Amino acid sequence: MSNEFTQIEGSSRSLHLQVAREIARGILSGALPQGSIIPGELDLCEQFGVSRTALREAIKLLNSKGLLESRPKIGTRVRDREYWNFLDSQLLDWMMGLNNTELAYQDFLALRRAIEPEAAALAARNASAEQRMGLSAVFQQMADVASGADLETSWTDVDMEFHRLVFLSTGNSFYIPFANVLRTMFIGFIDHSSKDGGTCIEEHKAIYDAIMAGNADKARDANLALLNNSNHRLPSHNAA
Amino acid sequence: MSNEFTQIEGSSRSLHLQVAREIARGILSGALPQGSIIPGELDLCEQFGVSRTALREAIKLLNSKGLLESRPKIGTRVRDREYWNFLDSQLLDWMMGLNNTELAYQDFLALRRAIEPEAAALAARNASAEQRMGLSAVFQQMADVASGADLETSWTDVDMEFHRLVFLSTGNSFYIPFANVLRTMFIGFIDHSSKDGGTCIEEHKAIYDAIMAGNADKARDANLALLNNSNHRLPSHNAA
DNA sequence: CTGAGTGAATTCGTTAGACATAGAATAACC
DNA sequence: GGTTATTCTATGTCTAACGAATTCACTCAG
Repeated sequence: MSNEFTQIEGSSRSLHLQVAREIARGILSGALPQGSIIPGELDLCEQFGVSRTALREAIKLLNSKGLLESRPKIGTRVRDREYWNFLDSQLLDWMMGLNNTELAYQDFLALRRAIEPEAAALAARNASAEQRMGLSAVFQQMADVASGADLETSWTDVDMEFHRLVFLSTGNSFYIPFANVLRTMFIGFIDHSSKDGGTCIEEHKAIYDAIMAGNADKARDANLALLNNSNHRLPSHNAA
Repeated sequence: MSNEFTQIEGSSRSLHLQVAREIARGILSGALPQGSIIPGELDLCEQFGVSRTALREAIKLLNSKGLLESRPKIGTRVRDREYWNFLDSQLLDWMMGLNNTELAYQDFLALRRAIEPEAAALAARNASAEQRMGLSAVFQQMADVASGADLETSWTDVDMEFHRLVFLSTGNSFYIPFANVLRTMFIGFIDHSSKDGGTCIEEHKAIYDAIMAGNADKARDANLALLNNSNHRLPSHNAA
């Protein structure tokens, strides 16, 4: 634990966020092992070249994600992985680009298979009039993008927005965070999501129609069909 | 927005956590409307009787949960509900005891119906030998509690631990946070979970056997059956 | 009168240093 | 040798000041 960290440079945003990101990636990558004690605040201040306040804010942030745990006299310990909140979009953002990227995408797809079909079913039942209007508008845009009528918008953006609206239309608070998680994952795995030009417009139409018709079972099946579509299977671009 | 907050007293824990909890409950209850600007840091310091450091740490914490957003010159704004991270156990803890308790339990059950069956299926496939041993030990304890052989342990505790191990045994990082969410919800809704003495030991045995046998489909069905069991339907103790 | 540009005021962001507190390791004591 | 007291260390909290960023208002040109 000598010189794990690099000096912060004027990259972007607030200071404590840069420090937090740096430490977080150290933890998520395994460079800082679970259960280990990271250097004291004063040491870290020197390593990062920031004030104690900024460093403490960074540590507090990682604390709130379940990555760290501080106690007087003991120091700050890296918590066990089972406490890390992988359903926090900021944490997911920090994970991007680490070694386990391909594996994380697989796991993410497995989560979508569990969540999205039920979300679509709930949306079919509970979406408000306003939310249905929003879904309608986004689907129209999806169709335009797919048909080539809209060349300025990327498929990933509308795809993301569509599923985001589905999550928000469930009427269930616990589905809300998935909207943000999905956004972060789409942005992070942007090369996976719709390469090869596959836009899955038919599959999305099936989901859309079922939700609009209030047919929960059909919406669930259609969303599951989408996720089992070949476009979402791993492109195995490692072999390239 | 005159005197929304009460003075902090020597209740417990660190200072900024007490302040954070107070503000969070103001937001979650709707007393602080979405999009509204909360008083400036100095005002809040005076209201809570804490230093700016402690107050800022509280605000940073709420920021990390998606509840607040601070910008220079503007102030600190309550973010829209769609950004609140309802899958954070600390946030769930803050929600406990607010008006919407009964509704939240319903939503939570709906989430479990989507997640747990898939988690059980994944656990059946991926649980490590060590994890299977842990599951075995916990299930034995469940049986003891159900049969009356173990009178010291509460059913809620072993029930919680069982499902926690299932989540951790999926081999999928994204299922990990549900273990902590489940714990918080179980503790918060402790009166709901297993009142009436219903211990669901048979249903859990079916899940356990299926996971141990590596039968994913059976595990999924068994977990779904558990959640549809009458013991988990709302006891409607409002009428009492 | 309209518009852009400039300046000032306000609020959060950051720093510095000091003291308080809690917990563990050690030392003293019985 | 076991128990208690002390000390030491790292986080927790407070105060005070300066810096930075952005909105708002004001000025000035067109």
